[in-house]
Amino acid sequence: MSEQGRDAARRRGDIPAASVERLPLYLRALTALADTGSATVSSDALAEATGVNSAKVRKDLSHLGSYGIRGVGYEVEDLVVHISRELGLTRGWGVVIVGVGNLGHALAGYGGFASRGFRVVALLDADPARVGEHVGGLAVRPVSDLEGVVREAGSCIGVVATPASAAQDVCDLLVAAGVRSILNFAPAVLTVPPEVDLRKVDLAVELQILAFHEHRKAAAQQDVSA
Amino acid sequence: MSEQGRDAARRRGDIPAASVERLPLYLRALTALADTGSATVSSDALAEATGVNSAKVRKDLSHLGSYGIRGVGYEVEDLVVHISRELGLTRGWGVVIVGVGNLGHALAGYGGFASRGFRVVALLDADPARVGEHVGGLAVRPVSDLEGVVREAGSCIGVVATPASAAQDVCDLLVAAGVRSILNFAPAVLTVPPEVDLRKVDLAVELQILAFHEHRKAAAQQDVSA
DNA sequence: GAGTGTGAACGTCTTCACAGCA
DNA sequence: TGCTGTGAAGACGTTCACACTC
Repeated sequence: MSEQGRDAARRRGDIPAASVERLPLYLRALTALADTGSATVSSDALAEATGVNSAKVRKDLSHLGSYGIRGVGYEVEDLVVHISRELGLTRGWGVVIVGVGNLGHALAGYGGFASRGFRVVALLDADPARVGEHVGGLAVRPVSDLEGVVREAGSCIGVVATPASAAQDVCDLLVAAGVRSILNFAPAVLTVPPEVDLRKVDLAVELQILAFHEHRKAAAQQDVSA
Repeated sequence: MSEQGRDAARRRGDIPAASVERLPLYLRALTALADTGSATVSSDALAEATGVNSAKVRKDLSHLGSYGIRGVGYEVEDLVVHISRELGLTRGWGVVIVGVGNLGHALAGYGGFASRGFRVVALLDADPARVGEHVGGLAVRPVSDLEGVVREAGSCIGVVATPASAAQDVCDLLVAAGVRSILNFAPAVLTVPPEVDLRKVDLAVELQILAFHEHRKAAAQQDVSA
């Protein structure tokens, strides 16, 4: 396959979803390695650092192209560049957070965003009492500003941090304003048009999954002692 | 298979992990349905409410046993009971949060926990300046209290909401104190013994995955207009 | 007729194992 | 010799489609 051919294939969703979800992990491990001064890294070492099987690491990285050196490993700096480019992190992304309750506050102040090229461009809330409040250097604006904010910021990522009851409405507003990537923290199932990407983080669900496993461990122990 | 046989099989990790991860979703939809007074629900309706394919709903629920009625659907109350029991939610779970920064604050105040049988039993922080501070009705305690807290609370779930640099240490302390289920919010890869269940929620990773898709959508559009 | 429960087909992801290259 | 890149095999998850039951 030609260089251009591979490039084109790459841009067409050629990378399996499961791989894409691990790329940020590699990226974090690689930047940590770069900080310690390592010039190269083997798939085994990267596997160790990320908790991923080394064959998987190699297969994942091979989707970016053949950037490894047999007998040596991968050049750390190189890989950082390639993964960043693949993830679209060479440009900064604006993030719009709707809902400035406990969670919205925490997200607005979360250092992990800024450190990876994400910049919170606006905080919005439907509650007039909250509008005007300053959080992390930004004034809270009314949700009615949404369309303007998104137009100013260009394409950006929307974060829904409202109560479940307001989530779908807010989501619809985000979509109407032109946002095509949404991260939902509200414990609600949201519906979006097919061109919009939606991911969710559900804290209660995570705890319930852990509870299931804890529960089963307790049951298993009882079986043994019975 | 006998009734007892199926029961035993069920307790032995017979339920696929992918199914377990969806059970909390069904549970939430079902409690909402119960509130509206619906007595029964079909797999199609439940699929609609949760955004899951209906065949998947049926297969997931069939792992709990044969609780559906052909031609009718599932009894809502019944299903709530069966899923709750399967997830181990018939007892309350204690949650210990370590790290009372922005995120820890938000988690401590998160209503979604209490509403599903999870109770925050302690907030801990390594920073002496934070110890004693009151958050959501609980006083922040020093991490050295961890062992005592866990002993008092019985089996519980640990939440790591510290900076990445402290996460592994805190995780080790949790494990040493006897916690066998840990939810990690720190952007770090944690290592735990095999008997400990570890899940992670990584906000920056979620954004990066969205960025990838947004990036590809932008690229695709450019291809079309080119 | 309506809707569950489930074998079978299909697709995706993971893991193995090794050829091939530095 | 060491490590990547990758076919092939296997495990897992999803979807289809329909027999069976209420």
